[in-house]
Amino acid sequence: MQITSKFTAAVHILICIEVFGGEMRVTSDFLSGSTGVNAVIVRNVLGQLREAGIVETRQGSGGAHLAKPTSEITLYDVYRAVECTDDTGLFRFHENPNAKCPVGRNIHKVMDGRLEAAQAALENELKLTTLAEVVADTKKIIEEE
Amino acid sequence: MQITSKFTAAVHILICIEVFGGEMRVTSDFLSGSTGVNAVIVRNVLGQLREAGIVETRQGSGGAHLAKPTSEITLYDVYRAVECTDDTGLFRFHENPNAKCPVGRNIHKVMDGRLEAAQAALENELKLTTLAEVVADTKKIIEEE
DNA sequence: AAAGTTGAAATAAACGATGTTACAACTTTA
DNA sequence: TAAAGTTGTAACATCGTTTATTTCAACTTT
Repeated sequence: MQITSKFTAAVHILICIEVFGGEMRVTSDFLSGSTGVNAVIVRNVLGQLREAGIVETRQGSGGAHLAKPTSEITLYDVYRAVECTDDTGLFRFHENPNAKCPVGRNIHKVMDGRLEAAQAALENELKLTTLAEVVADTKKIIEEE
Repeated sequence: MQITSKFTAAVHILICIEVFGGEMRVTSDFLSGSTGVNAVIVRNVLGQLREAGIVETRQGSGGAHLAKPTSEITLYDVYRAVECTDDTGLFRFHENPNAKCPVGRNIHKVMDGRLEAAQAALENELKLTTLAEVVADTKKIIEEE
């Protein structure tokens, strides 16, 4: 799986929940309006964030809420929640290397570890930023507008 | 643009050129057989590697050669050569954030820098490995088989 | 001249991401 | 209790990207 726009949309959604959650009900329709992403997709993303323990939503009663403090949610948590990185990882491999060729049958042994290290470097960088920082930046920019 | 299998295929191709280049003509047909990737795609990849100054190929006379020592080619060079990371970067953004929403019109200001940092972390990790190391590992594994 | 190869364009096929429609289950409020 | 609004989910449609395929001119070597 590659990095999809669901990740940035999810961050956008979480910022909205924190910024607007105090004064109004943040519904999937509202979030669809702010992000420009289809409301059904928004609900899918919210569902993945809920499974990851990041937000709380309930059928019927509109409005999403954060399940924990913004300081305890990193960009990596969000990334992990919405991207299915479980199986194949960030890099895609050509699928049919020839086992009869000594290079072909060993390419994974040589490359897999290094690709995982590169992916880990990206993920570790995402762990450095919390939603609290992102929200703080957003509020600051809004105030200065 | 996302990370495609062209990257791992390109590394595979370069290893083959180095491992088999001494004893035979490494044609796009041969590389297609080893990688399992269509010969025309192989020629496309070779073309991108040539534009990046990594390999040398000539019309008519079959056989690709490295344009510089394996110790001077990093995985990042290969990545850069075959992935069109010029424009949008590794992360894809949802395309229509609402400019009428204070969050929507500032999401890029808040996120772009952090996403670029994450991408840079991945790319820096790829810079740490040279083709020389990858080839050495490959030859060692082949010998021990 | 013949055989084999590269470079490149045009098109097709396969896959994945996103959007859309539809509807059941649920909550809130009148 | 009924109405209105919302979530969760499935099924399908649409669009774009990736990879494969076909075709052929230009080139090199023998």
